[in-house]
This record gives sequence, structure tokens and C-alpha cells, in this order.
Amino acid sequence: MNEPHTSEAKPLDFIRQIVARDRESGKHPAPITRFPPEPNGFLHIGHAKSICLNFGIAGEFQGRCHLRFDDTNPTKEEEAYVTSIKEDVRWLGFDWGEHLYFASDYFEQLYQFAEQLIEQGNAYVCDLSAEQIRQLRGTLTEPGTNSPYRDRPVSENLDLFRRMRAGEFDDGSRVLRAKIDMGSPVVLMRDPVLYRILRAHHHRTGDRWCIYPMYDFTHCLSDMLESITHSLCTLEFQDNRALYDWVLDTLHTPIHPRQYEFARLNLSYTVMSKRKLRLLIENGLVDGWDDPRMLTISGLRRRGYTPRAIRGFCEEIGVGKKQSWIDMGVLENAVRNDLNEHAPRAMAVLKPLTVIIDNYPDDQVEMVTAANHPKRPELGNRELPFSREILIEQDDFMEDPPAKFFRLGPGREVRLRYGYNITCTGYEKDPETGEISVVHCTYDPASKGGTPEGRKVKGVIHWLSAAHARPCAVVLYDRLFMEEDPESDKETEFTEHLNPDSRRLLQGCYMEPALADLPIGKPVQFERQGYFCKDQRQEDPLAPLFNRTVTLRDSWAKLSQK
RNA sequence: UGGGGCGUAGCCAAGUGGCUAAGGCACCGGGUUUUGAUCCCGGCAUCCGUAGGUUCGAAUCCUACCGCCCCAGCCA
Repeated sequence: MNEPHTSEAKPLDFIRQIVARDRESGKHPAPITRFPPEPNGFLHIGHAKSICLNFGIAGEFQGRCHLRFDDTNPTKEEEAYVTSIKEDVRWLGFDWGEHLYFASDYFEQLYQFAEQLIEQGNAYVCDLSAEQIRQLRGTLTEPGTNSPYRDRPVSENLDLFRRMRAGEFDDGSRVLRAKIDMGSPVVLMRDPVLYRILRAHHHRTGDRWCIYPMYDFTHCLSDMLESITHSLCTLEFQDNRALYDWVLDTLHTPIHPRQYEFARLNLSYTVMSKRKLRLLIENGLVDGWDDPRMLTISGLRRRGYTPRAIRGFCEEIGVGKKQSWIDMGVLENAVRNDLNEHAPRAMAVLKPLTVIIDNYPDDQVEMVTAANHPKRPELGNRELPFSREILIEQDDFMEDPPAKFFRLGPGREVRLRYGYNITCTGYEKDPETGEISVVHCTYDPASKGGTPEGRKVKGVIHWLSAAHARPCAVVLYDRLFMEEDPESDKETEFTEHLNPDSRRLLQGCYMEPALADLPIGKPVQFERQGYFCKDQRQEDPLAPLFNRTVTLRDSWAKLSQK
């Protein structure tokens, strides 16, 4: 990670400007940030933005970034999510070193701070029910009403709170509240709940506690205990900052981290909230958190996205305070950019059509040399078998092609990538189905190294020697939703906008032999088609399954639409 | 009718009183090309939510208005 520079570099976003200013003023020579996920689901692309921001700043400014699990609600959190989150952050390329923390490790200290608040007269035990508290809270335009328990003496509050901890009261029967201002225009400041009684098994503290601290009380103190300098969160927490500061100010903590808010990531053609992602899973609309159509980190990984592509995407979209909608195309473009540079090329035929080269010797097989990457010779070459009968893509032949179609058709000549030029001499149809079954061609022996001088052949198509091709299967993924904003219409459930063609399984595909040894997850470009990788699930050992990460840009598809 | 934020091209996003308003994506032209890919070149806001005002000079300062987002969980 590099130092952010002053001249001619990318301009700093507003948070990095603050960090830079704090460093220059000597206030914080090295920033300490944190990524604070709640372990209640898998990480998604929106989290990646936050991860890249927090860890990115730490790297660029020689600070550090903590990974802290915000695990204060045992009813929703699980160890399995802790595991997956750690894996995903690491996979994205970030390292928290020794700095792995859990808010639950602070429970005892947090409890002591709560007692301090009580002793100072800044918190009280309230016996109102959740419903009563809600009623007395007021509305956005009307102030709230003081709880009848608001003026309990300190000694009684302390006694009650200790008994809450000791388990003497039922769940929900009492809470600890901050004594702030029921008339505050900021609803959050109307004596917010700090602790609730909850008998739930916690994934780390087990049954040691039956009271659990709330987010607003926990987060600021956790930041303080870890000496966080810049506490970065999303826009919807802007109001919470008042409470964040109130807790630290009232407790007179020696350290007071500052909270800054940035806009969360919204992407078109998808949903981002964990709640909705979970709904898709629970209703069987996708296969799980790592379904390649999901924009979870694990889904993207399985789909073939690389950490570099995701980081590049996060860098490209920037960080600001304006609620923004990034087009899905920007994400897709980010993988294309990365994979174009790094993925080796190979050939595969997804919908095969047999071509017989009539003037090629029946029993002959020769090897042709193909580059693994057109711009990176250091990635080497491979040898491909060529023979009389080959397989091409059905889409690369038309009986009656328009002039702009640069591929095969009666009488037309094309170049076989890395092979020969062939000219179509005829074709056969299946008498039953009427589908084209075989295309006949002749090849030009003089065209092996390239199209001979003076002749211009515009079209280049991919192919496979029929006798040498190996079977494979491919899953073509497309956007999960058909609507740009699946959540826009309040009347319709977002799941009704699911794209029925978001996943298409293609069987009976063929690939070049060397692909049999390609490791799972390693990206490869199928020339002229897109980027693919072997799926982690391989049920048929004789026909590996590939996931399509993203298509290549296709200006012909665009043209032919017109 | 409360509070907190935000408004620069189709989408992001620089700009923090003074040359013709960065850059990216998308889009449109053209060139190169054994991937209709990549790459390269060119085009793309007389204008910065609107209306006034301050100033020699404003997207940048002031005023008013308009629009959008968030907040009434014992979720985070």
C-alpha cells in the first residue's frame, strides 16, 4: 500500500483529507481505524467498500485497522459468521495482524462504565415495557414524556441494575436508560436504552450474561478502549453521533474517537441488505450465501471475481456523503479490467456445431501454437491439436448472413484462431428438426501462419478439434434482478423482480484438453466469450463445471440488436 | 409544522473566490488488431438544484426557496 501523495495523484476523498489533516497537525500521526461487522450474516460488496476504506487508510497512512466483531445481540449472531467474515476480509487482501477484537470481550468493562453512569446520576433503571417506552418517546414533532422511574435514587438504580445482571428479573421487564433529555429534537437522545435483559446463549460468552449492552453504548466505548482515531460508519448513523459523543463526554474518557459518516454503496439490479439476502436464501430463491449470483464476497469469489477487481471497484466508486447508485456495469467492468490483464486465454465451444474440412487429410493431426495471452508473451504458449473435423460455435454460422456478419456462411471465409483460414462450401440440415447439423469447408494450407498477403479476412472464430475436445458444462450467470431498483415499488415484493434467466446451465459444451488441469477458482478467458472459472462444486469428474464470471464486451451483440 | 444530512453531465466524482468546470464509467465517431476483446485517438456540462444578493470576479461567500435521504427497535 502506498502513501497518498500530494501532486497529480488521485484526489483524496473527504475522509482521507481529514486523516491527512490530523496527521499534519500532529493530532494523530498514525490513524487507527476499525471494521466492525456484526456476525449475523455474510459480508457483501457493500462491506467491501467499508473494508477497503478502513484498511486502505490504515495502509496508506502507516496506521492500523482492527477487525472487531460487534457481537452484542446473541439472538442473531453465530460463530459460523465470524469464521466467514474473517475468511472474506483476508481473501480481500487485508490483514488485521494481532488486532482481532470482540465487543463481547468488553462486556465486563462496559458493565463497569454503566455503573459509573448510574453513580453519576446519568442513567437509571426503567420498569416500563417496550410498548410503554415507545408511547412516551413522543414523535418526530412532539417531545417525549419523562418515565416515572426517571428520578429513582442512585442507590436504587445501582441495586436494581446489579440485580438485573444477577438474573433476578424477567427478560424485557426492565432496562437501563441514559438520562439525557426527553424533549430533545433528536429522538435518539430521548433517554435511550443502554442495557436490556435477554436470556440468550452468546456464541462467545455463553450464558455468563443475561443483560446485553446496546449498540450505541457499546460502539463508542469499544472504539475508545481500542484507541480508535477515526471511527467510520455509514450515513444512517449520523444522528447516533450525538449519543456516541454524549457517552464518552459524560464518562470523561481519556480518549475520544471521532465518528465520520460516508454513503453506503447501492448497486443497481440487486439488493444489498443482509435481511433481504437472507430472505432470498430462506425462500430457496438462491442456493445460499455463496450463490454466484449473490453480491456477497463469497458469492463473488465463487463467481470468479478477484480481490484485485473488487478493490479496484471500491477505489473507482470513491467515498462521499451523497447517497449514490452505482450501475452494475461498473462492477462488471472492474472484473473485466482485471481479468483482461491477468486471465490466461483458452478456447471452449459452448454450443457446438460440427465443421468438416473436406480437403484436410482424414487421418492427419497437427499441432498449432496458441498464445496464452495476446499481450503477455511471458505467459507462454500452448499447442493445440488441429484435425479434419472441428467444432465451432453455432452462433458463428448463419445460413443467410447479413453483410456485417464477419463469420461463417455459405461461400464465406473466416480465420480459425491460431489455425487456418477456412471457406464454407456447404452445409447439411437434420431432416427432422431442420437444424443445421454439419458445415462443410475447405481450408487454405497457405494460411497457417496468417492470412496470405493481399487477402483480407475480417472474421476470426474459435474452434476445437472434435476428436480432442473434452466435455464440460457451463453456467451462464446474469443479473439476479430485472429491475434497476428492485425495492423501489412499495406495493411489490422485491422478489417478484427476480430475473428468471439469472442462471442457465449449458451442458454438452467442449473445452480444450489442457483445461482439465485448471485449478478450481482460477480465472480463464474463453476467447471471444468471457471469463470463467471452475466451480467449487464438481459433480461430474468427466465434465468439469465452469461459472461464467462476466462476458466480454460485445459490440456485435449491440450492433445486431439494431 | 422537529432534528440530522445531501444536491456539479445518463452514473460516480474532483473543485474550498480568479487560466477555456479534473478524471472514470456509459455513450457516439475514427484507427490498430489472428478475440466484433484489448489498445489508441477524438467528441461528450457556456454551466455547477432554483431565484436573488455580495464582489472587478462565485460551482465556491450570503439569503430565501425547491427536491431527495435518514431518525419515533429492549437491531446494528
